Amino acid sequence: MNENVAAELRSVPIFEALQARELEQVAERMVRVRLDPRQHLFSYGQPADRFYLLRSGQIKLFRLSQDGSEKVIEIIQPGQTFAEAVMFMEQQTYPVNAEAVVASELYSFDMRSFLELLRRSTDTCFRLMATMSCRLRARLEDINNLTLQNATYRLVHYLLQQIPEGVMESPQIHLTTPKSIIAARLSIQPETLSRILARLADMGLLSVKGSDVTLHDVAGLRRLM
Amino acid sequence: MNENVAAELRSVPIFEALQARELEQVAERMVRVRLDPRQHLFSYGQPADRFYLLRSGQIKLFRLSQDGSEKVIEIIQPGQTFAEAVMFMEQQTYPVNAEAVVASELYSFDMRSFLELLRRSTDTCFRLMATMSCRLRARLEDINNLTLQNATYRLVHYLLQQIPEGVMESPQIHLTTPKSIIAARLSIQPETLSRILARLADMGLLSVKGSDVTLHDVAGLRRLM
DNA sequence: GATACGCTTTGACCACGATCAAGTGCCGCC
DNA sequence: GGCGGCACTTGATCGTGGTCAAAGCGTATC
Repeated sequence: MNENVAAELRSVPIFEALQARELEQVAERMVRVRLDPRQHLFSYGQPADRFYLLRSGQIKLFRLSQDGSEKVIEIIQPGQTFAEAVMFMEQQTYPVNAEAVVASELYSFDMRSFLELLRRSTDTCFRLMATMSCRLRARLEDINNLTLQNATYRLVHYLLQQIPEGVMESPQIHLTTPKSIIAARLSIQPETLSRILARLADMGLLSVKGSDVTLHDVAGLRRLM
Repeated sequence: MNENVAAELRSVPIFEALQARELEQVAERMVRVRLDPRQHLFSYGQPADRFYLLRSGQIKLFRLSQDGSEKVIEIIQPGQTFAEAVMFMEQQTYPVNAEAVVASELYSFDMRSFLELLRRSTDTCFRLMATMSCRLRARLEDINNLTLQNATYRLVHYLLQQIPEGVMESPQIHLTTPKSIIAARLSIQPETLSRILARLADMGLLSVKGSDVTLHDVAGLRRLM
């Protein structure tokens, strides 16, 4: 097995605790996947037999309503795994749709053979449970924000999350995701997102130029929430 | 150990796979808890070292916003465990508040000693993961309903879920939970819940008398959704 | 049986964010 | 350079559900 691939897998929590031989086994069976922008990966309700690790790009996980409007549940970033929890669901079908936002590279893993590995590695079980509980908490946070906070709060919250580490003042944020997808993630319409940004700019809290946002008053933004 | 207690624990998925000796160990360390109506069990952000099994009554898990309004995340029913996922979170604090809706009896379990047991029982790990993934999927469903469906949909959905098994027509539903709490669970105001029920009654789909709801037209209700 | 309290209902009004529609700006393309 | 397409912005209007206030109702208490 390639050294780089081994290091790449090891950097992911759920593979961290595997022995070299086991990791090799995983690497042998995994499949490289390349997706074009907007290319579909899997659908809600589809029988699930593989889970994924994103290497580069962005994947949106989303739900559709009858009338076709979509709610983005999560935007997967490189280094994250997704659909692992499906392994343990009674009905093994994907609970969301998955589609590439931009060109993306992934590894896909066979659930059945990974489950066999899991049986022999309690440590990996524990890491997987940590990953799942982290996701569970994130969903609780989402529900909280959706029901107890308004659209402005959610957007400001999102922006503050995007501030690069260690930057103190006037942080520059480059939105790597199209605004329409950010809107769907925050459960607001693109028009509303645009209006809120315009209002925040009017208030002098930030300024927007295309996909670049400069936060002029982080303290003021925090005070809004 | 009491035979009945053993049977009671065994009926819960996460204890189902334990050996007799291990189950005994769990039973020895567990603590019986009795809660009065409205009595508090634990708070959001509080350091967590115990998880729970509800034996009788009802527990609401909820979040509070700054202004004091509350969002009920889940209404725990007898036989359900809760707060088990907290064992695996980085910061071991409860992600929600817990409070008895009515007088309730629970068992409480020490997380640390259960984790030790888990290390030795892969089967139990697997069952725990199944429980967690089930919760995760339920939260996805919630997010879906909150963002893609309106209040009427959510209420009708809730009512249809409450239909007792095997009943074909004009099902009678007795609401075991106060309407104000159902409203908080569905993320609507009590006034709105009342209004929607009145409207559905006007339409001849159901009738309401206190905490008893009779569904006159299940097909019609389904069609609304 | 009278009183009081809490839950629920009803009414009047309001606001946030959605929708529909038109307009602007940006970028690739021939 | 001019054109087409797409993402985003801006404006006008609407509707769902929230808020505030008061009244109705059931039930515990004395």
